[in-house]
Amino acid sequence: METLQPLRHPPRSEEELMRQASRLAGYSLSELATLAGLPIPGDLKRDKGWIGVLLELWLGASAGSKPEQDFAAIGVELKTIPVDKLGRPLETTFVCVAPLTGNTGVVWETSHVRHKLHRVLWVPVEGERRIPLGERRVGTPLLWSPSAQEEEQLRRDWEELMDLIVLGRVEKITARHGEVLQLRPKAANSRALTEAVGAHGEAILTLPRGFYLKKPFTAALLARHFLL
DNA sequence: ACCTGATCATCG
DNA sequence: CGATGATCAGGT
Repeated sequence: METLQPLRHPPRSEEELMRQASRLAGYSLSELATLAGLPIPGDLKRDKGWIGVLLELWLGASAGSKPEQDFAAIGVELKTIPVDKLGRPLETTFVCVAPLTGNTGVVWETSHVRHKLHRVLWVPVEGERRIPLGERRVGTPLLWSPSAQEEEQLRRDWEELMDLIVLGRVEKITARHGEVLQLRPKAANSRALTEAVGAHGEAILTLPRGFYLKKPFTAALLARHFLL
């Protein structure tokens, strides 16, 4: 009697989402891919989003590109996160693209970063490269919202970074800026360009950027979960 | 060993 | 191009 199967519709509640996500814990990616009829790439070099797509499929998120949350009806965003054997993140977490123009008057309260991170379902997945992709296993899911302290850290970093963008200093920003949130390139390659504000208020072309959560931030929120 | 900057696939 | 999904990999 095989009852494990992908959700055929978007989850109608956080409870339904968590019930399904919890059932996936312990399964390998090859098991989930086979049951879902999804081919397994040899590695992630040319399929960097494959694990995310696989989990979207299993959890009933409409895969592909939408500017919405993954589970818009219940206001939840899905993030798969590669972790080592101790559950610590191996990568930073992409949040959203940074707007480089038209930012006069923007505020944290209505920002894309705050909206995206309001409610997140974290699904840890074994990510060490020595483990063959298909043998990597899915971990225990965590439904998270920023604590007051976490939101304050995020807001401070966002405001600092947005100030630099508005003031035409985007090209002075490095990944070292920000305590928990960083700004880094987010593009197909280094030749992709987008419009931004220059040092003298003029329009310039620069690399598209994205907001990412630094590893210590996600490590802390995952650790809190596993220790409780 | 780790982090920052660079990169890969797909879709509308 | 820019949004979605992220990881790669060389330099420090």
